[in-house]
Amino acid sequence: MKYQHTEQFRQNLVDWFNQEKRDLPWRRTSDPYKIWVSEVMLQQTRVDTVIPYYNRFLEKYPTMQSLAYAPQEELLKMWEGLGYYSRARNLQSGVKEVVEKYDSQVPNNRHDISKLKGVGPYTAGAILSIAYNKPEHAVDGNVMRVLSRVLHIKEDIALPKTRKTFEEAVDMLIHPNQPGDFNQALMDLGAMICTPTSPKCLLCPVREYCTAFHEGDADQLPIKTKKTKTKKIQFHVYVAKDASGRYLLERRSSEGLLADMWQFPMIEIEKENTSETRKKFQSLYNVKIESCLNENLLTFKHIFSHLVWEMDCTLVKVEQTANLPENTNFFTLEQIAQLPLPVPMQKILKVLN
DNA sequence: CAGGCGTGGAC
DNA sequence: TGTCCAAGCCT
Repeated sequence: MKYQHTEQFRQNLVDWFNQEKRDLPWRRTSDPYKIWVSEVMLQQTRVDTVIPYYNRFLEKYPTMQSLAYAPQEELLKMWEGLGYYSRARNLQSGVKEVVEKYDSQVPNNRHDISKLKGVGPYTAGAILSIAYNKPEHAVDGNVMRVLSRVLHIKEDIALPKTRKTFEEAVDMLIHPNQPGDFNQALMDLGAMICTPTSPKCLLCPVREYCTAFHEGDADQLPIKTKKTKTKKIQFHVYVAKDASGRYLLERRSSEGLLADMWQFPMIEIEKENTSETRKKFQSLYNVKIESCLNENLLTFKHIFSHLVWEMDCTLVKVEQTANLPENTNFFTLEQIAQLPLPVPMQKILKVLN
């Protein structure tokens, strides 16, 4: 691949970045650990959402040592509401490995850093270029959008193999002396100017070198196929209160959706009627429903990226009839506030307060 | 490779 | 209201 304007392109881009870059918390440090934390939080997550989480997280875990051995429930609580919770555990696992195997020094080469849990091709390149000033590509959605327009690349960015094309493009274009600024400039340009819809080409510092600008088809790129198939699941949720006013919660499985987060007992509704789900609830959790305090406490939909939960919540008074199942317990409202709860459970909790 | 994995915002 | 996300990674 040839690109006649490489020098001008990279210089204009970096100059623009140094003028217009956003003042973000993780741009006020060169600590590889802190940059690592920011990059993991930013995966598929907006800057405005991340900022408060980033600040709280590093106040709680200012060093890799402090994070490496933190209790998992506390860690999940710090991540509560941010989503993609496996990121938190992978980050802790990776940090622990750095503490124990690399004497608390984040590896400064792609080979070693890529072995860390949760560090993929993008995050590896981001840490290496930003924290260590290494000329490594960091290709994310922004970079693919910007470069698909500049270089008129019409490969489908939804296909994993396409990333290689863009990595090679960055290898060609990257500013050899300011690789971190260059990578961040591509991302800031994608976020502020070269946006998915309505790109602000007239404000773009590199429009002169952009094929899509000259062709007038920037809004047609990148090419991205998509298949959004969301499954719908209906649940009956039992908000079960015992005689002393405590509520029944269970911890979810350690794998899969919302792993290790806490929830009110939920019974999937298939063909059962109310009476059958009630029996199922009582026998699964070894409780007896003494009375129904509110048949229709709350009804709502919670939309995940790949599925929808339709929640029908009932407030009942229960009495324990035998030992509770594993990972299940009664908690006061005060105790519940200390547990890591996914957003749908926070919606229910809010009604109880 | 395809699909699983959260959430809140923009249009 | 529905659609598509936003600085991806894991299996």
